[in-house]
Amino acid sequence: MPFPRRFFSTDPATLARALLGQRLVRVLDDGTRLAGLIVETEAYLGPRDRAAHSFGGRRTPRNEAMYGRGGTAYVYFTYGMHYCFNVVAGDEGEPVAVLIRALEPTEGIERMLALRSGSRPRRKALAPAALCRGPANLCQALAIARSLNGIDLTRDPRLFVEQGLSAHGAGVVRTPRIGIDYAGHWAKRLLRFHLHGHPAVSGRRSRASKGA
DNA sequence: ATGACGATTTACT
DNA sequence: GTAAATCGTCATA
Repeated sequence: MPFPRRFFSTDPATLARALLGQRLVRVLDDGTRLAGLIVETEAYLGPRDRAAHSFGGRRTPRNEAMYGRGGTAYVYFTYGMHYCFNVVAGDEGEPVAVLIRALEPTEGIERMLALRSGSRPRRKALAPAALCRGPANLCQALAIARSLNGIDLTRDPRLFVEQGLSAHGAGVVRTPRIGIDYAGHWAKRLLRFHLHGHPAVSGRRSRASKGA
């Protein structure tokens, strides 16, 4: 069962934390079901947040979905080649969202591999934990693209969030967000949430967190 | 019409 | 650590 509206209609930092451990499900046109547990998220706080696409109240065709109800999908294209997927938080008119940065793949791994390999031939085989590591990789593995921008995650059969593993609540840590160095002091806010030491979390592997 | 710029990823020195 | 890939979007003119 997809999570209902009230799950999403909260502030983005709370939602970012609540999404950890939950299951993101993608159903392809041919009925194939792909899914993974959310292990890394980032909150974007709206007009006051220098790193948010809605900073200063900016509202354009690209970021229009951010202004929708909580539970709306915000998918955008960036760097000329990548898609990123956000879950809109808050209420209608509040341009706040949570970027989904990484999943632990649980269903449809073979299909995800094919979707990831489609772009370029690879020298090394892709480990399952690497399939959905990073916001753009995740979108490629789940075939999330522009056609899903603006859909209602509480109703759409193609993409939704459902109950995952509550046991994953234990090792949650907060860090600064990634890739927003231009955002001044907002770059330092602890708005990135992830499961500590999880192999599917993006960023450089460190010797210390490798095994844990 | 034009130019600067990414909520990234990958490869290479 | 640094750089390239690659192009839609938006502010400016």
